[in-house]
Amino acid sequence: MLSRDQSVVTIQRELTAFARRARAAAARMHPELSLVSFTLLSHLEDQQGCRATDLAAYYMLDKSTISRQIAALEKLGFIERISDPDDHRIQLLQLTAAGTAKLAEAAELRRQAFHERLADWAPQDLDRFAEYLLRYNSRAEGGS
Amino acid sequence: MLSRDQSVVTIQRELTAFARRARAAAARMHPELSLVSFTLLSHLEDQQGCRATDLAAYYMLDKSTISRQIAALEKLGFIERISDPDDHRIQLLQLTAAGTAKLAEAAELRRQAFHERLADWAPQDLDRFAEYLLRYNSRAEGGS
DNA sequence: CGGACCGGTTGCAGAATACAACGTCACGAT
DNA sequence: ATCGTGACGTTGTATTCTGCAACCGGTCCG
Repeated sequence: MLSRDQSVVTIQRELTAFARRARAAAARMHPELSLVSFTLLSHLEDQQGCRATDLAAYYMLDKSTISRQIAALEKLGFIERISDPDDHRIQLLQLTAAGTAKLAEAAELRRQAFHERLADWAPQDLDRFAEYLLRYNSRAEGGS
Repeated sequence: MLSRDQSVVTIQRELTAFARRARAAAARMHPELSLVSFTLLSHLEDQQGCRATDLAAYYMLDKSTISRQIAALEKLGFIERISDPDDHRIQLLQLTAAGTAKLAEAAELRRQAFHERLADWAPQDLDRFAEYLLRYNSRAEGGS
């Protein structure tokens, strides 16, 4: 077994390596939906809609960046803004039917790619890997 | 236990979420060394020097992008180019002393951040998490 | 009412990136 | 030996992403 420090260094290195390639890999998989757009749409689907500020906080992006991404996705017809009647400052963002379809299409491509890469993993290992990632990311959400 | 498909979907989602945040997180941790620069320097350290083309292939970036990143890092004094006497087309890229120091500094910051996030993990879980990531990335290197 | 704050947009600048065209060099076929 | 092909790297150009700052409209509290 590796020492604790070796394990941490390895985790850091491998997560970083993955991050470095994710954008380009996503671009090749579905050229019409960047990694950012894809993750924003996914988040909207998971959350059943949310505010732009929530997206900015979750992905550590500036609100102006989110605003522009949102505008682009709206122009493409993938999302719609619903004004909150109680507070006119707030826009609830939601997927349109077209957005849901586009997301499903891209997600299916990604799902296939991931399945291929994980094809020879034992179910138990998959399960544990998923659990570790969840655990790691739940920690990361608040802080650095 | 989750189904195989659920596990894969979770792994995909969580890895992607991590990737989306990595750049901003790295920028906040060490503002003077972007995630790209950091990974390039790390690669040079691991490989004891390599060619620009190797970096481009490994990180799925265009050679022009690498060329500019390399130029910037050279200007900062972090790397040096050693012309191959046998083949004048080739430049072997290597870390300078300053580059090694800067990399160590940034790596230490990152190492601390990762240690904090992983502080309450059991050694066995850390070990397995590291192993899973290695296994996943070794698959990914060639393909998408 | 008035100031502080929140959610979002826009102007601006900088960085990263891809694609294409190019220069230089090496190597193999003729 | 020479010419074509391809490899390695650089540069020009355009696009996209991003952050910061300034701003607008709306809300809430004193």
